[in-house]
Amino acid sequence: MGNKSKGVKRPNSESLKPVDKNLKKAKYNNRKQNLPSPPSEDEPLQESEESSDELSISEEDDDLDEVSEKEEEDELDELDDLDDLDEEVAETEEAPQEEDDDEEVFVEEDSPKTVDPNKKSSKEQHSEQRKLLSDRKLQRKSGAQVQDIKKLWEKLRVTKPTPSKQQRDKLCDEIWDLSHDVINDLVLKHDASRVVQTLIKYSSKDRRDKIVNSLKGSFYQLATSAYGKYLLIKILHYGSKESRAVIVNELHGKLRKLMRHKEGAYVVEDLFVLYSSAEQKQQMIREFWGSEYAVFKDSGKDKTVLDVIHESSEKKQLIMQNLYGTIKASVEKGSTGFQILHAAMREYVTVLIDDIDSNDSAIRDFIDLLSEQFSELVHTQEGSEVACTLLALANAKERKGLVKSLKVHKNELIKNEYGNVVLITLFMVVDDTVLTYKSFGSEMFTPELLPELIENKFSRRPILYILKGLDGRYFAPNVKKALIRYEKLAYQKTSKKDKNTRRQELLEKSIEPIYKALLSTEDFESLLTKNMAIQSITELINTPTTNEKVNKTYRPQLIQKIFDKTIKGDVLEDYHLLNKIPFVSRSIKSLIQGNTYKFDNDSKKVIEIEDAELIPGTGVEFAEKLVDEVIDNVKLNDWIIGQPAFVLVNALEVLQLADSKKAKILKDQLKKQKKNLSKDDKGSKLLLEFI
DNA sequence: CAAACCCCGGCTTT
DNA sequence: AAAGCCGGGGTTTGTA
Repeated sequence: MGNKSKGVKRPNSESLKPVDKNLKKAKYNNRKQNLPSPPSEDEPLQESEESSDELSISEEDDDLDEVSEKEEEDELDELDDLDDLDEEVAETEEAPQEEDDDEEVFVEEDSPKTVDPNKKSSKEQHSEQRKLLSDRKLQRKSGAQVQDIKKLWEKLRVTKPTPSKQQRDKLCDEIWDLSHDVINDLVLKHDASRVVQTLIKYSSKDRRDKIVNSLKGSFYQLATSAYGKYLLIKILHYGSKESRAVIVNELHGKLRKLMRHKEGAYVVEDLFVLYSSAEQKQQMIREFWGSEYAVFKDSGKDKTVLDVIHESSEKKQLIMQNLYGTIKASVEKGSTGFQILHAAMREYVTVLIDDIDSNDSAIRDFIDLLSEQFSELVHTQEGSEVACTLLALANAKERKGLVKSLKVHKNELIKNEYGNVVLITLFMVVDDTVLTYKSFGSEMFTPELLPELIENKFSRRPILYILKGLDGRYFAPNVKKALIRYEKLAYQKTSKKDKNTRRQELLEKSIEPIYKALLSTEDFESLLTKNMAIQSITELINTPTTNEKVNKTYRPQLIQKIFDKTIKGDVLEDYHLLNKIPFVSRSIKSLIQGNTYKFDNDSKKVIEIEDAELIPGTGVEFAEKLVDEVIDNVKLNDWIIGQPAFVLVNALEVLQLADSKKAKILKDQLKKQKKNLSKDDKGSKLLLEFI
């Protein structure tokens, strides 16, 4: 749910990188300790699935405590120092809370041999340290309580046996008794903050609210704490609307600072992605415009960034500066994948393209800033818009850099709902089609990858664009509009080549590899059973080309393959594709019509298309071939009802329009079947009307 | 080209 | 907190 969507929504973002790392480690951990589920940075959210995550954390902590308290004080000592003394230090730690723990534990767990010698050789040292540590612990704020609370918590999170609900509640109550007065002293500590997390999870609304209340005033601190941020995220997750509002209000005005903060940025991103309405998102982004908007929530409400920058050039200056500042800082921190940042970037880009001439140097800077991490943008709606715009704005040299970045994750780029739009924009604006083809085409059009691409409604679009341009059947009006906007933008500065020339160049480079890939694909038949794929294939066939090999060899081969699978054979059998798969008949019809005929919806008749380029093997030629097959085998009787009947009608219409001799032959044959034509079947009825 | 269908986010209910 | 309902947008499918 929540956490899932989070994962999906920023699949490639930095935020996931630590998780991945974590998972790897956790896996290792699993093997050693039979943990049921790996911990991850997202853990606080995943806990909503009851046991599994809790298990893993618990066990880790058991280990940590066991190891550290009995044998290796210094590990914990170090950790505690970290979070107690200096947050700054903690910040610099790449690893989040869980990871820290893992790591420390692992070192010892993985190499038990090193433990013993160590211990012996420094026994005294250790006991001294132990004493020091426990003294220090007790001297800390609420030190004594912390120790007691932790003991209780140990019981609460044991997994074997899992505490019953009653036990859990009882323990929670006890912990609550001890902790409710000292919540503030707990939440920043790496272990104690987990106690509170657990408390949040298992407690009633009432108690949660109390926790939130006692934390009032420290949410910023919490968000910037390496350990506190997990608690905060958890409170957001389980908290009531009101407590969320409390948090949002408290963080309001500090978003810019938070975004520049290693830990804080995650909290803000979570807030933005998971817990904000569209309106709240607007408001959050407005904070990036500048202090005025950060202080006054409603300042600029209902205004777009363009409205505001048009008010005065000072405002424009300021807003551009502020947006850029935040974006730059975050990108340099490695948060390029954050969705909230993409939204901010989109605002910035909107300002940039408002006047591309006077913003030229800002545009150059911005492209330079994002060039290296460009592929981090393409997976979100907003990021994709930014990427497309920048591709359009970039000069030839810059585009080269962008292409290079995009190449790295090209599979994801093509398949992703938003990524494929970026790729199409690239196709549409980059003049250097050699570079484009080399970077993307050559790998897309392989027997391994192509089948997968054409059967997905998103990943087939770049291919369909090359074949057909921005055909309204494949590009929804808004997508199409956006793409045309990028194209226009590109022609304002950089792109020179004629649009059709560019696409034609790509087409001529691609078409032969596409055919080859399809013809040598392993399971061709299964492609014909997939709506998206068979449609793509018929589009391919109906695309004219000057490529002789395609015209003479490959296309006929492909048509024959389809013919064999969809027309030959006993059409009444279950396995026959024409019978089995509803949309196969449509594809056959589109081959019967080819490029030169189409079904006119007004007159409900097939009509001829003027000035259309005839595709060899389609149209009349295909219709005649079909008629031959059906008549030759005395199968006509099987073809006069259902889907096959519609196919026949279509063939008949085309043949008649073309004055083909076969039209009469087919008609005569059908007349002989007249008694079998039924008015109850729609296709059959049509045939009847025909003769 | 229109009807049917599906998916998603927001809202209400239990 | 989870499940279920509803409306809207967009996509798919069927058509004569």
